[in-house]
Amino acid sequence: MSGYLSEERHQIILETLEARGSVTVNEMVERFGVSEMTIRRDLDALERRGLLRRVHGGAVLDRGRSYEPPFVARSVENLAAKQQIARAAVALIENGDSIILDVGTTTLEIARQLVDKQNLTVITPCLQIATLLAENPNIRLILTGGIVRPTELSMVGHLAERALRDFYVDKLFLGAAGVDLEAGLTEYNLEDTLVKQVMIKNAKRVILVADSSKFGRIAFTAIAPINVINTLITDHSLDPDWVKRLEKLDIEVILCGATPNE
Amino acid sequence: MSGYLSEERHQIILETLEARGSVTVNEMVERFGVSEMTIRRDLDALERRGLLRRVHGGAVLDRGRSYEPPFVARSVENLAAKQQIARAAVALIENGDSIILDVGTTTLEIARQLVDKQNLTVITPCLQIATLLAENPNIRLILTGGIVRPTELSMVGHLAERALRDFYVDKLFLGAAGVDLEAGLTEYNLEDTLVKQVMIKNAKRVILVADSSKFGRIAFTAIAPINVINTLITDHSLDPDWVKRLEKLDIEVILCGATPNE
DNA sequence: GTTTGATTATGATAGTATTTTATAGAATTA
DNA sequence: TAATTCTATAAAATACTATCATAATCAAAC
Repeated sequence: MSGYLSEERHQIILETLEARGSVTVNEMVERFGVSEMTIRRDLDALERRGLLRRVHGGAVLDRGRSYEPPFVARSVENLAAKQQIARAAVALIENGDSIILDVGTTTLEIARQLVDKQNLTVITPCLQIATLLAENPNIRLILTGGIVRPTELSMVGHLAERALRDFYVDKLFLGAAGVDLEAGLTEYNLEDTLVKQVMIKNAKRVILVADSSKFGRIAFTAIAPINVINTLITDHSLDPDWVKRLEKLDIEVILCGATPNE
Repeated sequence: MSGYLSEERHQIILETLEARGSVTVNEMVERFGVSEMTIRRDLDALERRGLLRRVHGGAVLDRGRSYEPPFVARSVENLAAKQQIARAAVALIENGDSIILDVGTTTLEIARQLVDKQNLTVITPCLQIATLLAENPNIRLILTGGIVRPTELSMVGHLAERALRDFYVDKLFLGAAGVDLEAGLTEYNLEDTLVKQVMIKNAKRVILVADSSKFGRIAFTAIAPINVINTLITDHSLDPDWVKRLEKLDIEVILCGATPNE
């Protein structure tokens, strides 16, 4: 075999990036004598640790450009699924739309992929999303304000709720900790829940973004019954049974990832 | 095969623009060894992100709409003086205080130096300050919310003003673009001005932080007459004449930096 | 010692997506 | 008008994802 431990490859990839600012998959395939898949997996792993940014064909250093938020990049579970869900979500957004982006890692991915949209109004109670979108001149960014929850970097409380009541938006991209047919949408934290309830009230179309791990899970506080959702975007590992039952409730279901064989 | 990632091309195109003010499609075709279409797409993508302006045959830099240099550029000017002013400001803050930190590079420095304080409530309309303080568990952080101004990363508008009306704070650390005895405090931007006016109204003690370069300067919109200030913190290069006149108005003046010999 | 199973790392492949090129006709410039 | 540059579209090249198969590593259990 190649004779490199994956740790060594990671190290060398990072050094190359440091020196040149970017690497391509092919370069590294040659350099290490391993398959493309292996390099891709290396790059994905490094991206999850926040050490680089994947781009088509390779990866680049993720510094410079705008000032960087000092958040420690928390390793994201299911990053691939979340990115695909985000892509499907972005496809629903039209130029000129006004949207709400809820707090969450999936909605953060949506924000990342918003670069090409024109004339968007984005409202968010999430500090991280705000930092990401702040310098984009094509986006009119509105923060709800409120008390900042240290762990989530979400804004909650009276200010946030009141601010959201002021706006009617075309689309809400909502996250939830649990999705269950009986219990509906649930969240771990009461304050976030209250904010979500206002969002749902003031959106023309409610789009839930949730990877399949959230289904059947019941968290602590109830946000709303499941039928408030107009559209659900999730990954294809969702049980087909769920899909049927959701569609029976008149919820449009968008599955992404590898298309199931039919 | 060119061997360049599209990200790299974008980066290099921007650097070339930065250096020369313009690029042509043909130049870049030669530079990268790709087709014209590819370069055109690159330029279009960058234009959509607001980073350049397309013209027939190439692209040019798209600058010069704002009065003031963007936040990032400005934050380095007079850094030493600002840090000293910030240190003096932090000395005025007691554990348990509730304070407002206005938008500005000096107030940003104050935020940086807040690590050791206990049980503080900080209200701010500044996204950068928020990002900085968000993960500090000793600080209860409240964001005003509002529309985010892309250059300043400040929040303005109806939401911000209304939010500030809800809170009475012990101390306001205020910034201003211009300080003049006749014209009072002035700012370049009307929207920021309106927010500042609400802050001043709801603070028990108004503390102006402004390095000496701001004195005698008159910006575009009037915030308030100079006597709304209770305390002024500035650097020692301020003309002693100013100090006398300010003290005559019952404004406490704190000079910092190299202490003038006494 | 070796068998067994769990775990991890890697490679192969097929179908899907994305990016790039080529080309032809329209628009712009000089 | 001629030359250049642009847009749109389809075709080709390249890269990606998901999945499965294989191999290597390790730790009990026999």
